[in-house]
Amino acid sequence: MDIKNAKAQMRKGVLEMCVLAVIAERETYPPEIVERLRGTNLFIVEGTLYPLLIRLKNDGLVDYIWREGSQGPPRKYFNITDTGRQFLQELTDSWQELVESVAQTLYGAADEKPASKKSSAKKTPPALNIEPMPPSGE
Amino acid sequence: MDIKNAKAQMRKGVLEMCVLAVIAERETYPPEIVERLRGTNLFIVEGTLYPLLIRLKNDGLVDYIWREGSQGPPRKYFNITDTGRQFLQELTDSWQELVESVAQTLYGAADEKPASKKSSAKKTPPALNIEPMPPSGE
DNA sequence: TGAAGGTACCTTGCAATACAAGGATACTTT
DNA sequence: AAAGTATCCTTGTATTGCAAGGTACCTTCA
Repeated sequence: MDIKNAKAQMRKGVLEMCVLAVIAERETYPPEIVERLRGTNLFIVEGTLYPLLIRLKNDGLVDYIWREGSQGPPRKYFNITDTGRQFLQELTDSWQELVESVAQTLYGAADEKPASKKSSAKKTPPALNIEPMPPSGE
Repeated sequence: MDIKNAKAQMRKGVLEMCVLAVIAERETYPPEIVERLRGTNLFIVEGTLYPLLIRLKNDGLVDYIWREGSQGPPRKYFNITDTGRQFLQELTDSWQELVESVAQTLYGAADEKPASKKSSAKKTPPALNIEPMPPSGE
């Protein structure tokens, strides 16, 4: 369990939102998506991007159109759909919630909602016996 | 691809950091970890937590001790190790970077570093031909 | 006594995603 | 024609979250 892997795991599901956001900004094609995300320290590789785009397309969140340029092979230009915009909004909302929840966990509750639900006596400190190993060993 | 799954994917790798943070705060045992994370809108279930704790233990990031209480079965109380604290620091640093990168992607570059690396002509808008489908169909 | 319920711990199988590695096609250059 | 570049795509592996289910200890109470 190294930091590199931990970082990769943190990005799960985030890349989908970011790729969608990049496409939402303006029509673009895969290598440019890679480039633009690298500009914000979010590195994505082809092997990740293409299956992701296929998923987005299959779910109707994006659409694409082939375009030929004056040079090189034709490109697949992606656009976001209306459904995609709605979903992107939901994603960003969920992301904000997650960021806030994590902040609360990491740095303590900024402002705990005083109207809790049912548990008010919950921070009971663990002051128990100290019997090193009760059950059978592992 | 629904929002529920998207949320689940976003949490990948984040739960590890949060569980470590909860343990770092003070000695605790699994059901209490579940409870404390639920207090910050981060829901984790047993089937996720126990394998995660085993991973943390195997990597030397946490340690545990059996304690018997006055009631119920004995509990496994977890503590963070020195290695664990270092790793948690790395995790939170990585998390901060990720949050900033995502913010930049979603809401545009807050303050783009003017000293770019090598590409200054990158925002070329895609104004090309419009030939609907050049290659073979899909 | 012994049966039921609560608490705590743990495992198995499935689904989803990031990534490394490699391959295919179209176009350009030498 | 051969080599190089840009673009698109697939396959296999590793990791993780989760639902579902199982085991063990302890308490209660008929």
